[in-house]
Amino acid sequence: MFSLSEENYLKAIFHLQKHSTAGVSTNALAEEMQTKASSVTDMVKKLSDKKLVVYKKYQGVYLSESGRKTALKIIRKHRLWEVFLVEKLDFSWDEVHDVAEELEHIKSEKLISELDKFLDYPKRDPHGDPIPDAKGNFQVANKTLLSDLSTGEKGTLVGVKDTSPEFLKYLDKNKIALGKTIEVLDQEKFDGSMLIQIEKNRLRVSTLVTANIYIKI
Amino acid sequence: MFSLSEENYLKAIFHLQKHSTAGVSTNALAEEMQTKASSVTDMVKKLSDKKLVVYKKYQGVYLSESGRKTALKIIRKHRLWEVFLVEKLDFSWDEVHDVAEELEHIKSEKLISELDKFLDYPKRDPHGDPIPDAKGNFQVANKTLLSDLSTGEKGTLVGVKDTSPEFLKYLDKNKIALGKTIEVLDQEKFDGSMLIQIEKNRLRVSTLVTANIYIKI
DNA sequence: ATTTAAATTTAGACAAACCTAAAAATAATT
DNA sequence: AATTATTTTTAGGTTTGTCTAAATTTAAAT
Ligand SMILES: [Mn+2]
Ligand SMILES: [Mn+2]
Ligand SMILES: [Mn+2]
Ligand SMILES: [Mn+2]
Repeated sequence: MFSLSEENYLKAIFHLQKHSTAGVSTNALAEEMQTKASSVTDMVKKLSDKKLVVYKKYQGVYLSESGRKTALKIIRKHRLWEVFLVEKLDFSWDEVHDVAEELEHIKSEKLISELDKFLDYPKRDPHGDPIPDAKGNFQVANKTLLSDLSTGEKGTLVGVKDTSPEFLKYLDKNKIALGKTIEVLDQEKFDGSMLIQIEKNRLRVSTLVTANIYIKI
Repeated sequence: MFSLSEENYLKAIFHLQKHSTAGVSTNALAEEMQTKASSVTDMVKKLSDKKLVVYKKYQGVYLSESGRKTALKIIRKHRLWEVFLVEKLDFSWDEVHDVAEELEHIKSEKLISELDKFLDYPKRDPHGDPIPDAKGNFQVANKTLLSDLSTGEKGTLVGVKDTSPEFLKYLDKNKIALGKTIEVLDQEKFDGSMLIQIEKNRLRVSTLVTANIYIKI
């Protein structure tokens, strides 16, 4: 159906699109795709010819409805494979991304529906991100950044914004994991760092950490 | 490491090489790869530059030791994925090939070693073909074509030569499956067809069938 | 309102993997 | 041994996705 590159672009546009209502800029897309702006322009034209995106010169790019559906299918596959790797093959959550990045492009409807069944229809991936169903529907959890909580507030860790291996390993080291209860004990005015209680542990975390942890109150 | 195309060529050369001691001809490779002879020449030169094959103009191509190792790694992945699809995702043996053809190119050592463990180190794929271990070693079973058996001889069905969905579905329909016991009751001189007893069933099969079933006596 | 800076697009190239058509080498027939 | 047929290679193109460098457009700053 679509090439590996086209699929990766659609996914990238999808992810960049949710941050704002404006079109996705060429440079932002180039940064995300680790390529040059001129390459992005070329590809965006091709996607536009295929009616996957709406594109006006110099005005950024938007996903069309069919582009959005395609992107969601790839994201569904990516996240299901991540669940498989963690649940069945003993990968840790910081090891799955690159492999899923390849697996998401395997073309077989049956493969994905059977995988979904095999995993017992998981709702979220190992990083707390929602897994769209076969039709592309998924629930957006109402979650708050830990950095937006006030002293005394408490909630459950339901996701991470930064999914880099570096951050995830930091969280592992400090026994910070999905599903755990976190309470803000104190916030330092000077640098915004927080003293948090997470289950039995108590530790101080910087804003770089608090701004990348999602809490459900 | 290697491109998808390079990997597929290496695999094709490996499979064609075992049929004879001579080099694999350009035309044979073109047929196997569903491409043109001129394209094969181009690719074979590239593989030769990379020391994956030994190639002399007009003399056919041979796998080098590193080419053979690479081919075996891909075959290992292909067959492990086939086992996964059949054992875990309820695919039938005639549905797995095309998907495995894609999955075999996913690049992750850990993925394959973990998959191997998850599947409990299977020795054969759903078609009875041996699965090389991580070092590329595999046992070649001493098997005979059903067509080479004489009346009265008996054995176990251990593999199929033709793995096309058409043939596999024919076998399913007639309850002919791996592991079953087959006895030759009679052979018709005129067309070579055989009357066989397979467990409770008795049926007559043509040479097209008997020449594609492997038996271990 | 100009000028300067930044973002974006165009122009022209390149590598990978394929193609067709023509040339060259090898194999098969007379 | 000479001729014909087959196989294989070369020459020259195409498409996809990338690149650099130059031109253009939009945004920011005087
Ligand atoms: Mn990808
Ligand atoms: Mn994820
Ligand atoms: Mn393949
Ligand atoms: Mn097989």
